[in-house]
Amino acid sequence: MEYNFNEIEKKWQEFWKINKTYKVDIDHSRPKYYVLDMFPYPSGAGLHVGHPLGYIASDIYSRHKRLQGFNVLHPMGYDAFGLPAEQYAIQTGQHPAITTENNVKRYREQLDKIGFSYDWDREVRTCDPKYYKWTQWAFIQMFKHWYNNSAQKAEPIESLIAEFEKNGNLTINASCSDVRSFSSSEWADMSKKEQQEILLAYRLAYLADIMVNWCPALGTVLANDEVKEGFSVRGGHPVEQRKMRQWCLRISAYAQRLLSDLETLEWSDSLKEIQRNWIGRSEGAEVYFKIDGSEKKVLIFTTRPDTIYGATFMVIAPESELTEELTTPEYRDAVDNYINEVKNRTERERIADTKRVTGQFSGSYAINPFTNERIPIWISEYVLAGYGTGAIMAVPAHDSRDFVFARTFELPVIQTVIKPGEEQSSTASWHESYDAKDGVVINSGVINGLDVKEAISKINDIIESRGLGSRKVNFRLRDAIFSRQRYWGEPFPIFYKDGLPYPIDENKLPLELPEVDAYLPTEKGEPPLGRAKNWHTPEGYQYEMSTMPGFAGSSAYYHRYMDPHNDKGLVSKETNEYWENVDLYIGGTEHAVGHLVYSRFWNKFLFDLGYVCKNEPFKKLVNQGMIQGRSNFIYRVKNTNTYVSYNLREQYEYTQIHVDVNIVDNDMLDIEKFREWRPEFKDANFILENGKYICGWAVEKMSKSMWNVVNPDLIVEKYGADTLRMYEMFLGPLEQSKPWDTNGIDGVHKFFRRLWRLYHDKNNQPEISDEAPSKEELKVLHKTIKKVSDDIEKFSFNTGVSTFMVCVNELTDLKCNKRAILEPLSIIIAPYAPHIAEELWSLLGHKQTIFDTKWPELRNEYLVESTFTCPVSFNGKTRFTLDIPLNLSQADIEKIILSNESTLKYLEGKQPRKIIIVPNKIVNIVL
RNA sequence: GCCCGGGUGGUGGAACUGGUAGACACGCAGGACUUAAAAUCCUGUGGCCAUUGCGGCUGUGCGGGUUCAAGUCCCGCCCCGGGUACCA
Repeated sequence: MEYNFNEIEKKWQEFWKINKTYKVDIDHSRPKYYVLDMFPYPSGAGLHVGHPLGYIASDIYSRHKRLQGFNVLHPMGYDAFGLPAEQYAIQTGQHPAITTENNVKRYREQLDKIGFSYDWDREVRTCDPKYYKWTQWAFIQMFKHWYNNSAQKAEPIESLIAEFEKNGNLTINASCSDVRSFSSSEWADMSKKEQQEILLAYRLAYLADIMVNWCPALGTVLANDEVKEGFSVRGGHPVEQRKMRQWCLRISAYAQRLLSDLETLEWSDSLKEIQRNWIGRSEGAEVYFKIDGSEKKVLIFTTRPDTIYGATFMVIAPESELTEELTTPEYRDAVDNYINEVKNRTERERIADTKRVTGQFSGSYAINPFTNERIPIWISEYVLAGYGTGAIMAVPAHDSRDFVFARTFELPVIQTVIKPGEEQSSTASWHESYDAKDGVVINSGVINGLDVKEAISKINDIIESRGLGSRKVNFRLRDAIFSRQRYWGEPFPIFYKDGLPYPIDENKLPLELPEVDAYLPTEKGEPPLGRAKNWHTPEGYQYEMSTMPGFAGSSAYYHRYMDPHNDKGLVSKETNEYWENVDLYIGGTEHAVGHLVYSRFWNKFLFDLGYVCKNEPFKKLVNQGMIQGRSNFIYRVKNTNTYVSYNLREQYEYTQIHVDVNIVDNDMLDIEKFREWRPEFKDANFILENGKYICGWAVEKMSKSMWNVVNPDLIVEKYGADTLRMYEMFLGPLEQSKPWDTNGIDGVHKFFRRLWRLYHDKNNQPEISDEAPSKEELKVLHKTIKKVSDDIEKFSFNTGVSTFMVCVNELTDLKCNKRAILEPLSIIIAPYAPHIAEELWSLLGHKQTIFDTKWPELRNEYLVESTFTCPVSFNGKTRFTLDIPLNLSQADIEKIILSNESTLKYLEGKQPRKIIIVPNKIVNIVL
């Protein structure tokens, strides 16, 4: 074999390992660059060909940066706590640490075969106590801090206590749970326990009774981003709402900063938009409505205070405490029935018929503070207890949900905004509400005639001056539920004393995960840690029995990579100030509202405390698309063991069956392998076309059940890692999803053989000439340098690959084997194909790794052309091209074109009406 | 429903700020080498028509528009993928 990739790749992987080629340290003489891949969860299935896509891209980028003289940090590790290992443990009794260890080993083997430039000395694993010590440490810091809204910053709880001692909580502007107001003297009179309870409501990590997503099948609570359409993201089990006492992180305190700072990030617009929607900022007003015949008032939140004159009823959430207070005796039964009905509807049912309108009148009336009309108060599930105040003023004319509700229950609709260009009309004839914030206000007393924006501002002034309420910003972002009733996660560094939580001493960290006899809840329904012996402090105080969720360990791992062996801190000041934050992060969009929100929050918190120097963790982020599977099908003739080839199938009644893509080549079934594949196919018969069995195909998700999983190990074995790397990039744009089809790989592999041949003679002996290169050869080289460099910067790796192909094709045609060309060529291809590049580099006589050399300099003078191939078009249709000297005047070009005989032919004796000449671009003759 | 992406040959995909549509590959067809096969190399390859030659028409989801010129810009629609689920 001329290009013996197996031998070459093994040789260089060994060389890199022995020479620690990819080990990095702080080096103030070089600029730093930090490239990060998203933390993989080492699953039992191992890597398929889709997983390394992003890793290859980031590896190319890293190697390129290194060749440009940067000191590149490019680490890898494992997000090793998690549900699959634990579910497996429940089934088999095997400790999840063992499963995890095995999976990690397998991942590492697979990664190593692809030839990545990771500094493995920096590997971290979230399940390692030396690592989760710092996860626990961060949690304790959150417990010990509160969020000062005025300073927009986390501050030590001591400063809060000092404030309480001085002013109680009357003047403080803090992010907190519901707490009653108290003065300094009331604070002083409280018992220690009462004080602790109050403080808990202010901590950034706090314990609270809240509505949570409970997943019975997994036996645990889940965060909002772990639930999709009423089912758990992992496993797809139903999820229900339940009130439970849980640990939460007060991420909502950071909502505004998380939103504003998105502007500073180089992330895709779509990803930023997903985060903006998730954070969900809305500006509006809170307004008190009096209750008719009572001293009570109800606070509502609205973003359209300008429509308050059109508020014809009020709606409160069924779960709201207000329903109890506002229900009158004669409606008691009806309301109870309604609330029960709502409670019994599962999340799934709610989602299934969102169009169904339900509700119940409470019996009470509120007074619209502007019209002084009595308006009925209804209870309906379309108002959520957890958002705003859990109560709304309903303006059916200008809110589609209120409109539908009003029509269903025959409530009045009053128009207060006229759409631009229209007249006021009878709302009785309306089929939908007018929701847009555009138009002129009518029927609204003092704000009549204003446009909506002015009206909002003016009515807010009035609301505030009359003491009816105030302007208010609300966020959709909820605090993160941080407890999981599971075993395989970080233990909370918390113990309980008199029913109140206290952190353990920081110098006692890590609090290690104890052994248990089974990975299941206890008989009392406690989490698995309830089974652990001695799960209490030396003094006998019970430790927390929940563990932390998956995102705990992945929220600060990028800091740990900077200083992975530091046992004095998460990251030292010196290393943090050198590496700062991640310059380039590559990963999937699936983390848009989970990991990427939590890490930003976690980072901002550490920033507030001064432990890290940057306010955002990931400067630039590129989302790689998914690699889809390409499945193959065979067609069984009904009720037989006969299989008909694709194009003949319509002549029979058939069943389509998935067939393993690994026994299909170019959609042609390997009949021998097929017979061996499964016993039931041993005696299969075939109806062939042209002596072949052709399979059908479709693009589907890559999964075992579709029989379309392709393992990178097999590709590496058959074609080599360089071919795999290059082919993954060649498939298409990084950000785009695309199907994997092994068929195309031959083209890339052929390319490598041609590249190899440039450096070798017919007998596969290295043959490099020291002759001076021709102008033409230099042009090919520098054209390639330019395009490849540009493409890497644009993350356009697929066009980069074609550029190499064009280059090698052209050099082959020129029979070029000159050192002056082939040496730089081996450098520019090195980021994509590091093994063959090292081999060629050493053939050229070098002893050191190619990655310690410099990226070749682009010399534009070699690219200068003297002529331009000018397309000549008539009425916009290109007819022929003409080589003309560059930089001629328009008049000269016109002269050349018009005297050309092809032009005369197309003119057919006519006079051109107009001639458009764009120098060095195109000529268009209008007839 | 709302908010983002995206529709280009048989397939994956190229085409910078409007300026030669289909680069580069795969596949397919034909040919060379070979006893044969593999490998390798050469030629052709969007569609339709013409093929004795030049060539002609058409073509980037659909319909319209702007322009000397539109895959690219504007308006209206259709389809696919992702996000979201009553957030007032």
